Amino acid sequence: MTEERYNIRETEAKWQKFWDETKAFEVTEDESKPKSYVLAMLPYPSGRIHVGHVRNYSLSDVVARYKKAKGFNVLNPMGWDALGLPAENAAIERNTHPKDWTYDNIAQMKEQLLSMGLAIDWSREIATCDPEYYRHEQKMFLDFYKNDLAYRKESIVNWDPVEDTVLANEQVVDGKGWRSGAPVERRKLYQWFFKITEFADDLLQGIETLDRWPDKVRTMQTNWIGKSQGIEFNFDIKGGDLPADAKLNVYTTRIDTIFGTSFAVLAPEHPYANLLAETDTEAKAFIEDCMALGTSEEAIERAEKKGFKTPYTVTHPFTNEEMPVYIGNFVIYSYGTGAIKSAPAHDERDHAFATKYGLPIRPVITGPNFVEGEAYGPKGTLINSGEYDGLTSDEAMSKIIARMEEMGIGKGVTNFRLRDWGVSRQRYWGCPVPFVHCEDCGLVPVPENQLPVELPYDINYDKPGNPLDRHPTWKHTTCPSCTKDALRETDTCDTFFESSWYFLRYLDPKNTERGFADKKSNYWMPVDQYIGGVEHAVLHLLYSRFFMRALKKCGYEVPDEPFAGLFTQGMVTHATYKDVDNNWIFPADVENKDGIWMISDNGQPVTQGAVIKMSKSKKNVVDPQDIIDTYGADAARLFILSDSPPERDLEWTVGGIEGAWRFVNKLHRAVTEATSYLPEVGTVQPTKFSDAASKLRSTTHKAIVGVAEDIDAFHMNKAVARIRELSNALTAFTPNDDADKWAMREGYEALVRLFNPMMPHLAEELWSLMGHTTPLTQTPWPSHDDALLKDDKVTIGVQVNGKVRATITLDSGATKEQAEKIAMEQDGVQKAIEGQTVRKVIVVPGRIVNIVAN
RNA sequence: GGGGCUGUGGCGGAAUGGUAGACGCUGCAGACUUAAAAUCUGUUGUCCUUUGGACGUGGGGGUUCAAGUCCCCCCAGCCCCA
Repeated sequence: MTEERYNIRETEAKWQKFWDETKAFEVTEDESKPKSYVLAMLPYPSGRIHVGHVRNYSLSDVVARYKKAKGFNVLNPMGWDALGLPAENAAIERNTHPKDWTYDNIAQMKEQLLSMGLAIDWSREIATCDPEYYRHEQKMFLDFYKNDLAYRKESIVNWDPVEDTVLANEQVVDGKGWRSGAPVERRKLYQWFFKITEFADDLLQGIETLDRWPDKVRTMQTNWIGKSQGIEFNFDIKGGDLPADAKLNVYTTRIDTIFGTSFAVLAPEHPYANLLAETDTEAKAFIEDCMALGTSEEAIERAEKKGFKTPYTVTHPFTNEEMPVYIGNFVIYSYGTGAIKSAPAHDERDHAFATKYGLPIRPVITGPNFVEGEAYGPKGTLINSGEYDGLTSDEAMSKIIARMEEMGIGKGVTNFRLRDWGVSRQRYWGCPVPFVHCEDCGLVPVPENQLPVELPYDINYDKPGNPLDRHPTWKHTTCPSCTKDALRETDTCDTFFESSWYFLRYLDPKNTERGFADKKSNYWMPVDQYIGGVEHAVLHLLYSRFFMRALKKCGYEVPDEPFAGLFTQGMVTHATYKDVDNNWIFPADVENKDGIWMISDNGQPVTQGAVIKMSKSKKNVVDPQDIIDTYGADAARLFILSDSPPERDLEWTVGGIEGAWRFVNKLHRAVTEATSYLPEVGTVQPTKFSDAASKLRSTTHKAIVGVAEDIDAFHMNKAVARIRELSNALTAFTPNDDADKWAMREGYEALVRLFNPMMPHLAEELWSLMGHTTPLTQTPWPSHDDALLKDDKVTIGVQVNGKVRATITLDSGATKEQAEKIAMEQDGVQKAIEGQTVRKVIVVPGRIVNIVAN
């Protein structure tokens, strides 16, 4: 007997070729089947896939293949999030071109993804840097502009004076540019915005309908939108060069603390602050100092609270007390009205500020855990507040709002933390904003028939700043309106633009007229199952939701919500290693001998450190390609699915991948051996089975149902456990007659179909080895017999006073009385109740018998 | 500071309020082998006076015939927002 070892490389390549040649995963709209749109977050083409990608696509592939087997018309596409800053940085560092770098990376990563054997319709592949892609988003930009959803306004940005560019908040680290290290300045610039705030309430309400999203993500979006009920009211303000009837408008969510107010604070950008700066050089210097701080809330929050006392005073609306007005570096101009009333006894920032500048701190709210001398933040009961004393915060707020409205000085308003989405980037490798600046006509949209506004290829990075701005010819054009010489807009779009609608482009990727046809959207949308990392919980997912509403307003036919189901996977972690000189060492370079870690090449000792998220800087990464080359895609996929629940972090270990690899080989061996004596495909079911065969069949049919339930619930680790159980039952089974063999074939055929979503190459190989000519890609999920899901006998525990004293096996139809009788007969039970009186016997059929005695 | 998640053997993790530890990894013992690898079999929560029993799901309380699971308080770790 020749025992052929399972040749992973050849077999996996063979089936990948087969799927490709038979176009196994290409789909079109088919009204005869229910559709299922399975989507993994599209990758950024960095050049190499990482283990996080493997986890993401292994999950989406399980869902896609499973849904297909369950009779759904499954769309599972893939593309490239190809615009963005890393390509430009790489171009600068390696003296290459962002476009070339990006397309090289796409080619490499595609090859790697192909080696995973994913059930993807590659005919729909897109790259967002393709002008045929971004022409449609330029059209959308124009539609947004027409529908009052895109606008340009002067706003304050983080400016890197060395790089000559605007930085996003997350690119500012400790007040310095992340690349240049230069202190960031706040500058006023004209920037493009999308009016996401128009849908603030709708986006908030929509969250309620997303019942197949993780609560965590829904909470984060709710907090991000940050709806608050408050009041805007006017202080009378005087002093300096202010006009006699000047008012200071402030917003607060805690008007219940109004009697504790002892000062007011203006944001550095507030008009009254600027007015003062015109004549007061110290004020001017202070404001400039504040502007040197980044614009992020975090940066502002972290900085030391500083204030500048102005000559202004405000009048308390109820007590008529004259109170000082400061300019403060901690007040955010874009939130509320850019000025605050203080509540030093009830807000930490105000408390710190008042302490520093010796301002009165008067407690006006009390409640549990109130500590004298510390800021007390929670709502409570009012004190020191005149006629409002004794009211709860909520009662007081509605009364005070009503009173201020009556006085004509304020009104209750709803405020959102959500800001309009700034989409301008002063960068080359992005989608050009399709506008022209004309001296006579002003801002002019590029006519649709001139789209796309394409990026020039010939650029240089000799100098910092935006290459588009410095390009000798590109920005010089004529005004579409008056034909005079004019300048193109040189801003490009935030790359979140591309990812906000790419899932619509997959539906109709070759359409040259429109981004997508309505009928395609109506058939496929919404995405039934979206899978990706939780790091996109707010921005990408919120922007995509905004896009649906915006596109709808512009006449596109799209659903309100783009993603009906969302699953966020956990991170992949790995142990870290350091050598004697405290350098990080790659896991691939170390080995464990007799419990001691050392460098494989020279035997030098290595210490194992914490298990943390894989990161290049800590070198605790494994290259998925190495894994796939060594163990095969099936083993890699199996391991990544089997060890941890998908929503939790997964620790990558050598032992784990080897265990998966052993299972792959075990399955191959078991099926190969069994096939030599099993009946042929399609042999008629025998009429009688031995007890052992019946039990095996029961195990098979339970697995069919259980694995489906587990996949539906994203419990992939449990699905794998059930598959192993079935496999164990089958390999432990020794057939004695033809009926036994028939039951074994039934079991193995089910087994192969059950693990097909996880290990598709092995499954196809074994399926064909067992004599099937129809590939698994066209084979439905196995059917099951309900009668075989029930057991004849059931083993249950018998408790005395809640402690297990015996186990008994009963017919599954046994009555409560029978169960109680048999339970009472058990030695262990008798011993336990000896000398006691039985007070009560609880029988839960099929579950438990509990005898209460004392 | 606010919000959220998590806490179960040596490890990853299972358990509609009903026999805690499925499935796997590791370890140990054995079989096969000249040997090793691979494979197979058994075993693997702790403790005890070991044919039995006690204890055991971060800690403390509570509800219940019955709590890993539900409720309250606390501790630790992680994530998000500040």
